[in-house]
Amino acid sequence: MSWDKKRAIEELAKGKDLTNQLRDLLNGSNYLVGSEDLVMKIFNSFSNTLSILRNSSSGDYDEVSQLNPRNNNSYDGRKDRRGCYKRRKCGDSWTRDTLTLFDDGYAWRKYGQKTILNANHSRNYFRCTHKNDQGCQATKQVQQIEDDPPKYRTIYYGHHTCKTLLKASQLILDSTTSNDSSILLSFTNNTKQDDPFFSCFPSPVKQETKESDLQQPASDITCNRSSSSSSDYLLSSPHNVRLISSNHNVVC
DNA sequence: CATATTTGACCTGC
DNA sequence: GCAGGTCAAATATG
Repeated sequence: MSWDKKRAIEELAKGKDLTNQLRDLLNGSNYLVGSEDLVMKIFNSFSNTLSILRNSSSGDYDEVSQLNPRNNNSYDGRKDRRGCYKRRKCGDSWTRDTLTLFDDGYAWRKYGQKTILNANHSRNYFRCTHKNDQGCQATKQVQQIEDDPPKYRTIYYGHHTCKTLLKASQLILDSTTSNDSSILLSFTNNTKQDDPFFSCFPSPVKQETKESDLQQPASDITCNRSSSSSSDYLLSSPHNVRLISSNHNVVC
């Protein structure tokens, strides 16, 4: 990486950090409606730029497997998957606990489901629909962690590098209920990496209110069936969203 | 028919 | 060896 680039990244990181501070400042008081929106946008801008710069100079954690997931010769079905994927050992992750399933505006595709030890409900694995066509690395895991009341935990991994935003529209935060601050976005400092939280959501996250679409198969979290432009989860209201931690994984 | 989901097998890290 | 993350064939859906 060139010196100039390094400097640029440092400066951007500083800007992002300052935005964080500003956000904390605003969060502590009854700030003007819309100010957080602005902060989010600024933060998002910093994060994305940082992400672009960093990715352009060094490969992502599993770029190899992404670019050539089957670089081994005779690939025929299930034989010899060795090295075909890299298990995510580190990197950015953000956890959100919600009381309802919600739509974060991106197109997710389910690729797995596992029963987890000592957990009542199985965990669902989603990747970005545009993983193949745009190489988007974002994934998420969704699991129901409580029964009564139902509580869902969504863990996001990686950045959305895809450009296809399905449901960009108004912001959740752009609410008339300004006293409702139940959306808690916690940007605990993570100075080593940029925090692509906002990259996980299209800057405006859509607020959906279609309870009927929340059809949940008796026992589990399952996304509603919808085609390519689908939303996996719909949030009945923004009230229940809570980002409980950021970057809880160890950063390598 | 194209795309999404299901689900058992496979793989990796601990 | 086990738990959990991912793959991909089979299947479902629109």
